[in-house]
Amino acid sequence: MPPRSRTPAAPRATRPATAHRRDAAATRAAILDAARRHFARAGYDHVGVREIAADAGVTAALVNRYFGSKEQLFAEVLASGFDIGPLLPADRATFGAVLGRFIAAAPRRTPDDQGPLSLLLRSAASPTAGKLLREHIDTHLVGPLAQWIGGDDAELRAALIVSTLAGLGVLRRMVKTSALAGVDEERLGALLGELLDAVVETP
Amino acid sequence: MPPRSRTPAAPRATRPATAHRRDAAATRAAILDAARRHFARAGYDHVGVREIAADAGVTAALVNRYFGSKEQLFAEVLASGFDIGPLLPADRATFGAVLGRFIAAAPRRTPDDQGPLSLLLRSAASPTAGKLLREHIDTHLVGPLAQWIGGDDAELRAALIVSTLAGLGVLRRMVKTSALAGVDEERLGALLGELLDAVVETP
DNA sequence: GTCTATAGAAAGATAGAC
DNA sequence: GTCTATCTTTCTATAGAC
Repeated sequence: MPPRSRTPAAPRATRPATAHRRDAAATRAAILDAARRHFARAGYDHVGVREIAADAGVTAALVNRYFGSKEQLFAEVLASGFDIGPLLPADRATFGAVLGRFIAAAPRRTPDDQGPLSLLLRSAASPTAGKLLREHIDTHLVGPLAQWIGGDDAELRAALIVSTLAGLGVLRRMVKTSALAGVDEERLGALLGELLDAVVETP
Repeated sequence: MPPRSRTPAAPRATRPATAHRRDAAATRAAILDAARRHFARAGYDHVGVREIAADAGVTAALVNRYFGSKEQLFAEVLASGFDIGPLLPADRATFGAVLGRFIAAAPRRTPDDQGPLSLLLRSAASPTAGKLLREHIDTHLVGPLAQWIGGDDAELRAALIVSTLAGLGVLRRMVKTSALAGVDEERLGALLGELLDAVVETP
């Protein structure tokens, strides 16, 4: 999921592009996109409505007019959200290898920490955002993963996997611990893959 | 580490216990203790100096007088901190089992989320606190663990273990994902143990 | 549809009285 | 050694002009 361009997707082009865009749908989309990037970068508490608005080329008043409040804006960002589905390989034997490589490479794909995991982690400490996060994680991450794993303890195993990825994200991207800073991507991916397989395959 | 009582430890008892305690050392300790509890409970950003002060029985002005700023107060809380040393078993074969059980039981030991891990996680998103956290994690968690593990990739493995524990904490105590809410402690400890051993023992 | 201006709340920090 | 009072900043949210 690369960051969408700030340019509106496909609005009716009935109006010339003046200083004011005056296209509700496009403006709304721009705000939502800016919000997603900023929330992922800094977390719910550390980004202001002004900042998001400025990035979307509007003022803070308009953000609240469209979304009601900062909290509702965050809720919509989540809803426009993220899903683990596409990451689940058809072949069970390659699970660890595929997911491990994918996660290990994440910082290279989205260097500015704009990924969904950053969004999750950076906002989890907030009482307001945390409430919204819980439901989304259960529905879109743990749930599908548990179903894919199947069998006994599927939910527990799924939660452990998600938590492993979350923890790695915390240390790597938030704390930026030195041991993970310049780590070899291949090596990390391999080790992580073994670990993930251990969770899925343990009797 | 149960929360110390608010009563001063062992000050010179030259002065009667009036409404004002007027014992600098005891007051300082009370503030530090209150700070530790509140930072662990809510994270650096979500607790105010006023709150900590009130809990310690003083006013916000005094907190700043003693510690200079909220940031310096947090730094002292970290310094009075936490260490993984005591958790490392002498016997390598029992590593996963011991640590797994210990972590699985953590919420029961400190139901109010006052443990060091909570402190870490709830403050990791803060730019101010995060800076201080990094050094401490490297020095007091990853470092000792890497030394204990030894061999190739010791630092990477140690970081993976810490991240696993951190991730579990995120999902269990912050997000409170439903799959981990009422989980059987034994089962979680066992599964976690296998996972931890996998990180240490993988070739 | 978008902006300016501002209300209202909360937080960190400081000055100075006692 | 501790408190009261206040300054300053920052943020969300809203009212109303254009």
